[in-house]
Amino acid sequence: MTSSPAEPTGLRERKKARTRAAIQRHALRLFHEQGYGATTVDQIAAAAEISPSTFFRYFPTKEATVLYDPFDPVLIEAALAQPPELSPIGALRATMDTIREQIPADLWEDERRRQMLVFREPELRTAVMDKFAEGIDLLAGLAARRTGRSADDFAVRNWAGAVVGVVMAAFLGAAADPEADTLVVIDEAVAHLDAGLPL
Amino acid sequence: MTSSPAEPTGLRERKKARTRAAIQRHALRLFHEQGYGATTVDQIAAAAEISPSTFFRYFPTKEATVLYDPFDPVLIEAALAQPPELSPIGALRATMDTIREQIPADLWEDERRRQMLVFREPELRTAVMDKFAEGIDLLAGLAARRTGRSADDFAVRNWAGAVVGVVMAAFLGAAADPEADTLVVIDEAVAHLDAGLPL
DNA sequence: AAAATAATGAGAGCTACTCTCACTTGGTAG
DNA sequence: CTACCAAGTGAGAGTAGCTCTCATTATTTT
Repeated sequence: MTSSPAEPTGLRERKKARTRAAIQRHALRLFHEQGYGATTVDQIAAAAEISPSTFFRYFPTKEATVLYDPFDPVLIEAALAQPPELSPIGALRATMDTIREQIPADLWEDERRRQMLVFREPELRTAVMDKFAEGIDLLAGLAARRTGRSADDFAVRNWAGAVVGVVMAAFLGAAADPEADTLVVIDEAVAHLDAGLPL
Repeated sequence: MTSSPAEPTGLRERKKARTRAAIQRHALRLFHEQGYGATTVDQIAAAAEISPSTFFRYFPTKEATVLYDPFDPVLIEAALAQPPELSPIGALRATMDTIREQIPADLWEDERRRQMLVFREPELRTAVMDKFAEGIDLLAGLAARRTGRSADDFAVRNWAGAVVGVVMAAFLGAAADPEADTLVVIDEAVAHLDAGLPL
């Protein structure tokens, strides 16, 4: 149960990690070059020098190569680590500050490109919307813990829905604008919600 | 350019409408009986007594048979018809009252069953989430018109995001609970949002 | 009744995805 | 170091959603 494996031990593990990364890298590259729909799994497999069958041993679907969010776990961990005296919104905004500090700029660049791809290609956007639904459960859980209420509580879930909603709007807006810094936009969105959504 | 065709004129049109309805009816029935994933397009086509090719002339995808929302246009029309002195939220709630009065109970029963199906089956839920994204644009447009602001305005879009978010949460909650009346739950959710989301 | 137009069915073809089976490669125990 | 075991791989067959083409049939128009 040691929770920091970090270093892949055997040769087998290292190879697997490398294959996995190669698939993802080539998939993303091809998606950018040719578009998502025009890229076949066979092409990705060929580029990564594996057989098509092996592709599906590493990823359950073609989508999955783009749909993993590498920062999700980091974000959850950071959220849980916020001091308990913060309000749910306060904790949320503090979490994003933490992220902004922790993630190096070049990684964030990749992430930004991935986001634009995912939100622009209709097939992928459909899939990513589902993650927002999961986000409601997640946020409701965090807020419940912080306020001592149940995660099924109507008010808590509704609050989580509103937060996810403004984040959704922010992402959709940011994906359309190449200049936008997603984290800043989200922070503004959450602040606006916290202020009672003045129109 | 007459914009009220309403009555299907020729025999051809009537037949098409009947075929379309038959496909949808059998599709929904089969989905309920066997599950969405276990039902093939060929089965639907056979039940509706058409060829598989014809199926795709009527619906672009298998999903589309369940994913149309028959009340969407009614809802938009009702929203546009609300008196201009109402606030955006006020107009929204008034719109839902209108709907509740206009739609007969048996139709609403069907709609309710459709909702449960769509929100339970993972493949369908993914697809329906995308409609929420469209909902943001739609609501932003309505709110913009009502407040004299641009539909691109950050505050307007953010407000629309929050509303869509709480509606999403309400739908997800209502889909899990067979007893829930979706319209009531949504109305409560919007009221809670309007009150500043007290936890 | 003939000509123009629209709907249909049959069928070929593509791609995502699943499953099975034989083969190879990396880890390990004697 | 060798012999064995387990894990990883590739080849290939099969299913289902979806697209496209083309000949046939049904409806409408003249």
